[in-house]
Amino acid sequence: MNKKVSLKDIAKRAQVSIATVSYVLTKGENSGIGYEVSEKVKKIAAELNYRPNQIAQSLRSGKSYIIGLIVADISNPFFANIARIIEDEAKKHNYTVVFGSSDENATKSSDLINLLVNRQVDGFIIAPTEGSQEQIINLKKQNIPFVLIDRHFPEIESNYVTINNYKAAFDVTNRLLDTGNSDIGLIAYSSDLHHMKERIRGYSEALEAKGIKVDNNRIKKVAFSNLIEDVYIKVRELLSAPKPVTAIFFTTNTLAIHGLKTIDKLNLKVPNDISVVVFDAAEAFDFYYCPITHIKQPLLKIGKQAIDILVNQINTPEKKYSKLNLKAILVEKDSCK
Amino acid sequence: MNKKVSLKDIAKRAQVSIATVSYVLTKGENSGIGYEVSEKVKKIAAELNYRPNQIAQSLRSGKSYIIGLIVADISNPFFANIARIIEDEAKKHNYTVVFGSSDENATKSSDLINLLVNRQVDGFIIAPTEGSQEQIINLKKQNIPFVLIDRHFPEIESNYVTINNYKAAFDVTNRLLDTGNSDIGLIAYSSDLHHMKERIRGYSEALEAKGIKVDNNRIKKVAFSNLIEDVYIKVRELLSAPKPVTAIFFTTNTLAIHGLKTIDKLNLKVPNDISVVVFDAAEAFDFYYCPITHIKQPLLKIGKQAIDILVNQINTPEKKYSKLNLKAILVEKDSCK
DNA sequence: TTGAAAGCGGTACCAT
DNA sequence: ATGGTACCGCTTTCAA
Repeated sequence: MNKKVSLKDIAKRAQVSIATVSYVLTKGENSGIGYEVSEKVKKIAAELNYRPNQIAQSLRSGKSYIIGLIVADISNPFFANIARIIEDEAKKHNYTVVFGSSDENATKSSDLINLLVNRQVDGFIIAPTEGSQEQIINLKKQNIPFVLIDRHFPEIESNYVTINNYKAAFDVTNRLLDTGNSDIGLIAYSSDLHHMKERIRGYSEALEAKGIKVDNNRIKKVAFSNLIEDVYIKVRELLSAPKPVTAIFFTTNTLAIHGLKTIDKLNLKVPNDISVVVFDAAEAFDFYYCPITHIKQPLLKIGKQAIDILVNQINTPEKKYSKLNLKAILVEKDSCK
Repeated sequence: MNKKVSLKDIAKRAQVSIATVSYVLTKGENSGIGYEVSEKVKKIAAELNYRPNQIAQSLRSGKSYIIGLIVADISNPFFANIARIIEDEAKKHNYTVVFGSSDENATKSSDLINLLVNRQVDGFIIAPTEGSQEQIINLKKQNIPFVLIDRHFPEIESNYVTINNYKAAFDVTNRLLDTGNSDIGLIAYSSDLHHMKERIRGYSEALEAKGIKVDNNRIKKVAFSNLIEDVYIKVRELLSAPKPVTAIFFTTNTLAIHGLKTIDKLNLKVPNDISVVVFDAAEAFDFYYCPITHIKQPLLKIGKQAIDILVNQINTPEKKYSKLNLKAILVEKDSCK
């Protein structure tokens, strides 16, 4: 078992002090160390395949150069894509990313945050779960920089990068209305998260703007914990009501995926039997027989901005919060009629 | 800016030594420290919201409890799913996962590995890229534990968890043969990676076993770097040859996704105009009008085993290598005729 | 130009 | 039962 080589090992071999080795290896040309010594040290370092121990550097500097990324589920394509973007952006700033999946569960989220705080991450990017307000407030109290993405808590001042959920939901609902649908159902998560409420509000106000009364029986909420079955039940309810809906707005891509499967199972055809719009894209939609009208989020921008804000905050902690509400775009396809 | 609280802070407040605080906080009941003092220390620690600095612990113990995960692309659902499983399994062993995407690029892979070695990760789980043999050998030289997944280098002794690519490819090709196809094209990556070669070998030997001569013009290889266009070109070539193929075997799900899009664009119908089989599943296939016969990998098992082997290796470095070749299963659907 | 030494936050051996 | 202290590997001040 060959132990890792440290500055001390190099110093011993080169017959110089540890400090000298450190200077040579970190300060490049203008280290103040003489040419001969420098060369010797460099040579030995290379021979020994020296690698600086970043744990020690971190302890010394108080900076870990690690960012904690907490999402609902890293295997969800939406978050996986964000993760990739964040990875790339973080790397540009010399940060490494550790990730954790909260499963939309506040306890798991709390455990993850604590774990990563102990690991001295320099900051967090978090898609916060319902009920995680305390955790977020605690981060603030501890002066640990963080940026919320995808969702945020309006009652808590913080950095965040989200999209204008209200507007996007309004627009996509309008699209259904414009194509002649006035009986529109909505499938949402049963969640108090602001972004979800905003999507519902967008839906509601779009209807009202056209003078249509919002029917709460048409706003269906499903539990994270029982997703597949719940979607199935709720979609059927919407379609078998005394006055069935002619269109459904799915407020996330995961909901849509299971919703579309339900629609298929019921032998209904989009858009002839039923119109459909979705918040978010999904690779799977590319293969659906009917191209799906949906809201497309600017993932790249979200990731870039989140990192930029975070790194900024890490470097200059006095700064005020950055609150970004990006525009999402409506991608019009063939699923509305 | 409130600094983080350390043992020293608690010691000062409690008027005891740092050592005492450490004992109380780490050794629980049988710390050897008296009840009164223990309680006082615990109380103050709680008040001050003390969090052990794991960087310091790591420096001291030489263990970071971090595992480096290197995949081709974390946003690829295959790897995102694996990542999630690895995250969960790692957590059971108290490990945190940092990840990096290599983009199938040996240089990036090397940079990532070096970065994470400097960060003192306790071990790696790697889906190695083409040309990364040197890096793997270096890890061995440095006695850094690692497990290869998805692919491995047969010429390098190491831990790995893969599936039996040859057998799976053989089986899935056989399925095409059994359903009456004898003119079968293959779309693969242009790569020397063993798993890809094994898939091609499975295809070839399945043909030969039925007395069909392998036509190298029907084995098409596409570049990672030019995926979409290349798939389009090669699929067209297969279909517009003097003797066109009646079936195509896509050796990964990403290839299949673009291949199916090409087939759609050419206005061909699966399976009537062309039969299709795929190595790996994809959520997108659920929405394809024709359910796709494919190879399903035991992702959960791969992730679990990879972590188990890795953690074992970390704890008992003398152990011999574990080489796992798991069984993949053939999921028969309707895309062959 | 070079080096001694303090210190980052813990842990654990050895005293007392 | 409690505490002094060395050490993990590195950086940086201060002195020589």
